[in-house]
Parts: sequence; structure tokens; C-alpha cells
Amino acid sequence: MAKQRANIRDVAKESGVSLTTVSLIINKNDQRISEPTRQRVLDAIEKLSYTPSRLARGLPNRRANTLAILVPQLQNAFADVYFGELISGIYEEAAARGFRILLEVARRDYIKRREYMQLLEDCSVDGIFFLGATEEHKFLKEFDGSDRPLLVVNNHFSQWDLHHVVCDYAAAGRDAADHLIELGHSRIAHISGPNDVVLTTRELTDAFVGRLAEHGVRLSKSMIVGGEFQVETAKLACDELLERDPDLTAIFCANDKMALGAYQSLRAQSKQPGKDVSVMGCDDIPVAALSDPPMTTVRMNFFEVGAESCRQMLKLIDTKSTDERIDKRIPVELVRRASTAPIR
Amino acid sequence: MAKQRANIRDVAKESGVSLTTVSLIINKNDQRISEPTRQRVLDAIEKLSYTPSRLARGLPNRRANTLAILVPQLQNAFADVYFGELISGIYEEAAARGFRILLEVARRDYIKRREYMQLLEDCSVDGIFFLGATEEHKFLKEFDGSDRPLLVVNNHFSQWDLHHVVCDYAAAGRDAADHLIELGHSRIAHISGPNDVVLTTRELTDAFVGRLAEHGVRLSKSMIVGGEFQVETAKLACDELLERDPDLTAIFCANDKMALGAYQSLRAQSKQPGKDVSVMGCDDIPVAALSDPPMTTVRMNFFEVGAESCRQMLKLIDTKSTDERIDKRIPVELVRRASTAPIR
DNA sequence: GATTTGCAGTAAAATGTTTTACTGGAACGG
DNA sequence: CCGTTCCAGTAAAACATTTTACTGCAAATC
Repeated sequence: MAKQRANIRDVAKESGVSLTTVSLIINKNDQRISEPTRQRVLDAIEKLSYTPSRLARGLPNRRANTLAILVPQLQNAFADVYFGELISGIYEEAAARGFRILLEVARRDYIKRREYMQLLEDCSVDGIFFLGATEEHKFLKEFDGSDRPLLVVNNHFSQWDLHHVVCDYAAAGRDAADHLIELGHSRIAHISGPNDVVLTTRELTDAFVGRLAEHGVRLSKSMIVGGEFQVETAKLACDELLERDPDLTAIFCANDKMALGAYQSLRAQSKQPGKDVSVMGCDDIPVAALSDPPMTTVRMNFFEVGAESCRQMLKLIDTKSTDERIDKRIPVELVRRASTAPIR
Repeated sequence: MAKQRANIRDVAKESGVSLTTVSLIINKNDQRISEPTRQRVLDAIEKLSYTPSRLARGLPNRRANTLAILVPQLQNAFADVYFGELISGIYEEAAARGFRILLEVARRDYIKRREYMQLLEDCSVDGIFFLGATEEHKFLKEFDGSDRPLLVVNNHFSQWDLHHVVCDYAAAGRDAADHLIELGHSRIAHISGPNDVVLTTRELTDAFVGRLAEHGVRLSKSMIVGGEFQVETAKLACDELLERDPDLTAIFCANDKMALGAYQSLRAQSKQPGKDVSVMGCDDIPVAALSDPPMTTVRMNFFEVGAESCRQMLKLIDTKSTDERIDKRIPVELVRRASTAPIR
């Protein structure tokens, strides 16, 4: 019985060249190899069905060619299209560059034992994406100003200076305000996200309220009720808003799920969403287009957020630049459907 | 400026012993090191804050200490508690044994290019879990009878002989039948899963129908309608069943989501689920307990399926045994709630 | 007293790459 | 004809570990 796996040495022997030559050919980036030699080596690789070992490859330059995705808690996290899209975007871009994706779950004791540091220290990983970060994740301050390649995906922080890529939530808030104003609304309400711990949704609210004010429409604090990004809590929030102002004509929700909750609440009071009260969502998740009525919303390209995060991460790793701080905003887009209408 | 990272050589020098000694201490499994030496080395490790490199560690024995989870398509897959639980279970067990988890998405071209093989061949990974496998994934036949550590999680196949861990779907079918019989039902219907491509749900149906027959209740083919494991298709299926037999008294659905669809269908016809018609689900996902009425169902411990899958995988890797085939069934449990009642 | 056993370690080979610095020869300019 | 440049590669060091076979020494056994 011969050896199990062919290695670079076998290829070199088979094709009568040195290890270096084979290595240079595998890594494409060198012009000095002549075409005939190159072909001979390629044939040998084919013949021995040789595949370079990732382990051995990473060793000399301490690169694992692997990135980690850190998610806060698997159970909830994975039951969400949002995370699916972000991960998908990261994955696609990483795969195209030959990087693998490691999955890590930041449970309480994981954080307490600082195991995320382990990832970087033992060379398992060249960089970490953090998804679903909130201001409750205090451990992130460890990375504040650090050159460690940690990148926060679709959130950022005022108190810590971390690499991040986010959707342009401020633009989304402005777009929503412009749209409702254009339709003639002035009795407007807003169901917000968890504004206390997530900066992006705070920006959304601020931009929305600010833009309305620019148009001369004042949104009182009492017409802003916080939700938890879930259908049920949004339904309750909407009930409350309708009690406070039975004659309101438009509601802007911080995500599509919550807009669905608003639909339910309105229907329970025999009001037709899209006719009696205009409802806007945010995100444009797949069900938004399929809902009844089809939902007007602001499209956030989460796949693109993931993909751009990965591109920035790879740039960070390639350049090893320690001074630059990534701070990227992905554009959003208003999607007009049937859940909003001109005021009657 | 000194070196960046301490390596095992630094530790050896610092504590005045050989590399071997340090290595033996790190890997705990050797008794021949005396306590004083051991303590000295441990102190040095602490002092230099040394962490062994995973890359270098894997090299000598060609072990990556990493496992891959292959999922069919991210977008759908991740929007599901089911996958979340399975992954969670795998992760927990893997982490406890110091294994990392790699995430891979089996898109069309990924399969076409046989990239899953790459994973094993380039030593990225010591084994692969496949989640959400169906009989449409023909490429799995490549692993038929193979000693390659591929393990199918919560499904199996009649035509290919692959390692697998599954919930005991036959027992679930029997439990459901027993329960409905015990309540006195005889006009029974069944909304099945995609029986054409998934063996486990076929087993569920067969066991359910078989057990009813043992009790003298015959379920005609027309009272079994296939669903796609989704709320909407199940609603339609239930509409159809009610049309075929307006007087049926019980419906068993192949998962909880579809039982929710049945609730909707019944309500649309002014029938109360749990009163006029008993409805049973399967899985016991979190919403089952919270639904109205709380759902009687068969609990499938998906977390445990994941965890057991991982234990079996690690055993497979440790023993390198090539002849043994893993074929494990995780027990299920009937959960009585308010969606089923004795016949009136 | 010679041999065996056990203890506490060590030396060196092996794992599979990348990368840096070098080499021998041909062509070319002055 | 001499020095330079280019071409097409090569030798050897470096990366950080594990593992196998060994070593010197003391105590125990025959």
C-alpha cells in the first residue's frame, strides 16, 4: 500500500521539478514559470489528484484562511431570515476568495471565558464578524480601537470605535418620512425597535422624526411606542397608539414583522391597513411582498451588507492596516406597494 | 520589539525543559511528568500567555479538530427553528470536545463541483454533518458504504447506506395513533410531509396508518393529503380534507407548523380546533405550547438529535472504524395539551 | 553483583507548506 | 570581451506542533 494522500513533494518528484516550482504554480501569482513546465506540473497534480493541505498552507504565514461568524444565541438567531441573509452574503464572498466560515455562538459563559479571543490567538481564524450585536454586549469594548479584525455587521456604537458595515438607517427614516408626507399624511405614529440598546434603530427613529419636523409635522413622544422587532409586541404597541389617537392615518414600523403586527391590530378594530390607515415597514423581507395588502417598505439589502462586510474584512486582513477604521453604509431603497395610500 | 506570539519553544526555554515535556503537559494524557516540573511549565505558559496554534497542532496527525455542517440552502434553512436546534446541539457537543464548526452551504454549483469532497481532502475538516437531506440530493450516493465520516442528521435513506441519527418517527406515528384511539376517534385524517422525498416522514405516516389499522380503524388513502411542512400548504390540505369528510373528528399533522395551518382552516369553517375537531402536531416547537389552543403533539428533541449526531461523529473519528455504520434513533414523547379531546 | 524495572524526561523525525535568497546560463549593451 | 540583466527555476529556512524511540539513573529483584 502506497501513501494515503499525495503531497507537494510527490508532485515535485512526479514532474521532476522542485517544491518551490510546484508551490509557485499552485499560487498562480508568479510569472517566471515557463508554459511547458507549468503544464507538466499541472498534469502531475491531476494524475496524483493532489490537493494542498489547508493546515500546512496556513502555517508559514499564520493565516487560517478562515473567518468566524459570532452570533449571540443560536436558538433565536437562526430562526430569522435576517441572519440568514447576512450569513449568506458573508459566505458567498468568503467562498469566492477561498475562505472558510466558522460558526461560533456567544453564550454567556463563552463570553465570560473570553473564548472569542482564543479564536484569534490560536490562529483558528483571521477575523471575526459579530452579528446581532447590541449595547448589552459589553465585551465588545475589548476591541475598541483595536487592530484586531473584528467587524460588527449591521450595527454600530457611539461609545466604542469598532469596524462596522450597516444599512443606511438614517436614509431609511428620511425616505419613509418623505413618502408619508408626499401622500399628505400628518397624523402619524411610529413603532420603533429596541431603541435603548440598538443604535441603528435609534438612528431610524431620529431621522424619521427629524425629517417630519422639516416638513412641519411634529411627532409627539407619545406617538412613538417601542417594540421588540416581533409581531406580537408590535400588535400591542399599535393597539396603544390607536387608543391614543383613533384618527391617526399612518404608521411607520421599524421592521416588516412589526408592520404585520400593525395589520393585525388594525383589522381587530375593523380598520383596513392600506385604506383607512397607511402602514409602512422596513427591511423588505420576502413576506412583505406577499402580505395582504402588499407592504410599502424600505428595502435593506442584508445580503449585500454581509457581502460588503466580508469584502471589508478581507481588505483589512490583506493590508493589515491598523489605523483605518471601517465605517460603511449600504444604500436603501423605498418600495411602494399597496399598504400606503394618499390621505382621503 | 520581541516576538509577537509565544510558541512552545519559548515556554520550554522559560521553564527549562524540552519541547516534548511541554507538549505532553498540554495534552494532559501522560503520567510521567512530575508535579513540580508540571507546575513550572504551567506557570511559564501563564506568564507568556501561550496558546498552542491550532494549525500547527493539526498538522502532525492530519486532524483539523473541526467539523463541517452542510446545509442545503441558507435562506430557507436558517429561517427555521428546526435547523437552529440541530445546529445548537451539534455545536454544544463539539465545543465541549474542543472541536470547531465550519458552515457550508450546498448550492447547486457547490454540489456540481463536488466541493464537499474538497473539505475532507484538504484536511479542513474531520467530518461532515448533512442537514436537511432529501432523496433529491443524489450526490450522497458518493458516500454510500464509504468510511468517510459523513453523517446525515435527522433523515436516512433506504437506497443508500449512510451513517445517520434520527428521531424515532415510527414511534411518533404509533404514539399519535394510540392517543387518538384512546380518545375514541375513528373518523381520522392525516396531513403528511413530503413523503416522496423524505423517508422519515414516510415512516411517520406508515406507522400512524399501521397502528390505526391494528386498532381496527382504516384510514383511506383519500384522507391522507401531502403538505410541504408549511403553514399555507397545510391550510389548503385541511380545506380539502374537510370537503371530503365534513364529519371527521381528528387530524394528525406531520409537524406543528402544519397543525397551525389546520387550525386556520378549521376556524375558517367555524369549527373549533380542540373541541369540534382534535388536531395533533409533531415536533413540539416553541409556538406549539403557546398556540390557541395549546397543541397536543409529539415532542422531538432536535437539540438531542444534534448532540447525539456529534457524539457519534466523534466516536467515528476516534476509532477510525470503517465497518461500523451509525444508525441511531432518538426517543420521542407524547405531549398532551388542549388541541385534542375525547370524542363527544 | 548482575539484571530488570520504573521514573522523568529528551532528541529527533515527521507533518506539508510558503518564502527568501540564491544560481547557472543565455542574451545583450557598450 | 566584460559586466549587466533576464530567465527559469532551486535550496534551504521557517512555521509550531506531535510522536516515537531513546537515555541516564535509581531502586528493586533474582
